[in-house]
Amino acid sequence: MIKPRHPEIHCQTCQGRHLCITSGVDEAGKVILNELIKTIRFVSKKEIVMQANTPMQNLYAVYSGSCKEYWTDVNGNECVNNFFFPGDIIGIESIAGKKYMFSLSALEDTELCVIPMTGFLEAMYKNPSILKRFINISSLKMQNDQSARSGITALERVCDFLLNIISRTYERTPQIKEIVLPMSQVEISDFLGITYETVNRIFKTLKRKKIIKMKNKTLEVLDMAELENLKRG
Amino acid sequence: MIKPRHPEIHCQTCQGRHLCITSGVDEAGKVILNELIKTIRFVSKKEIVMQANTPMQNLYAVYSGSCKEYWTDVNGNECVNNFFFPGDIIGIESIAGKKYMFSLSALEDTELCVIPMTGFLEAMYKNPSILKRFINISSLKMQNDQSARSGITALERVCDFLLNIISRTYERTPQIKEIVLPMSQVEISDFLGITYETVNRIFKTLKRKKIIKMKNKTLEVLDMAELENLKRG
DNA sequence: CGGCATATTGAAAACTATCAACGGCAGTGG
DNA sequence: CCACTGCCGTTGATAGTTTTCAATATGCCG
Repeated sequence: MIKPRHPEIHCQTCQGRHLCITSGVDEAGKVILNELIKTIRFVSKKEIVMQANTPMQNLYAVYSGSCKEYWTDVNGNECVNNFFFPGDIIGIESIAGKKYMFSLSALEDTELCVIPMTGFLEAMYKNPSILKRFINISSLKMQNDQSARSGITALERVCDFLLNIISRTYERTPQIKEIVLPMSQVEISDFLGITYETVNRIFKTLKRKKIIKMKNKTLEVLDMAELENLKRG
Repeated sequence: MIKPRHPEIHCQTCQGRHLCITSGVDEAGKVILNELIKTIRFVSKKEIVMQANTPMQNLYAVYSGSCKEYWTDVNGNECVNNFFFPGDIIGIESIAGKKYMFSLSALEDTELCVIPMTGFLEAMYKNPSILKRFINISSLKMQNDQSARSGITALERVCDFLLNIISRTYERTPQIKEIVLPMSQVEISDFLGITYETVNRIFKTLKRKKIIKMKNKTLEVLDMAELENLKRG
């Protein structure tokens, strides 16, 4: 479902506005972007936003909710590449090939700002501050892709994942203490490349050691220092 | 050691010219880039090109040789992020933070084209075809970072690695059948996040099954289809 | 309430790391 | 030239981790 986007409303209320494409852009650039990004696409929980290998029309920015980026291997296993939260830009890696590299689905009811690709390229040509912002976002994405799954053991990877989620949540909403994880343990395991039983057992261990508290999907970190330690082996 | 770069010589003889920043750039853009990229930095085998967390002055493009990008964790373990070959651009992920995220060293005697960062940003502002090329390179880098290490088991990861090296080599030099791996098995293990003994045993298995032939550092793939199969589990 | 997805747990099998040892090869210095 | 040394590759045995298979809860949604 497509709805009109009112930049004067949406950007101001968006949790992720500091992370998003308009952040740090000059006034002229903001005008250009507001002309360009006119619609919001509403997707229900589990709805598929795009299929891998279909033509790429748009970048998306998460306004509310969350998504998972994934592909299905020849054995039918779902491989999750990334999770996206408000302020995150989706689809940059697909620009070169002009088709989506991955599929995307909503983890919960989600609103996505639609960024038409051709118009966005023109916006970058016209306005250096938009270009600069885009380059920074790309650069940060590369950093994040490297660090989110860098651990070797399953424990390290789970800790990596939690710390990554936590730091990204903190960037959006510094005051939040409890995080509601929108993805299942199966999806976490598909992201980390370990089995969901292992993920579950590691969560159990972390709970037993009072490093985290987790009830259903709600996560609270009790001992951040120890979580960082474990991440490092 | 810094040497002058003669674009009319170097770009024409560079193995990686199809992959590099000038590829597909219009004439005006090539003039701009040739003005900008005036020097080549020569680094000897094992020499360190840059240290992590130092100020970022330049992007680099590999003209000849190869490099590894790495960082050292709190336990002193070397974590390899990437290997770079002719035509590859180094340092994009460091742009946002204005300092190098990782250290870089040469795997063999290597020549790097020096791309001053501030001048390069200006070049993108001035010339849309340079900008477009840079965005495509960034996009491709994100794809590559995702695919090089996506496997779950050690066997899958090693096959991922080999196929990644092979496809990148093929892009530069389609006629080549034998690949000389410039990195040690230890470095491969530091890249894949598994022990070097495991890497060695997997190579042994692949050799025994006649999927690859490997003598010293020289690699030849005998059964590409099976290598692809193993990568997929 | 019933049905289905998700979470939890145990036991055994498979995989990988760790520890230890040895061989080959290249570079170094006597 | 040759012994020496250090790095890299190779291999075996064992310990530790993770997966696999199986079974049982739990929670959510219509």
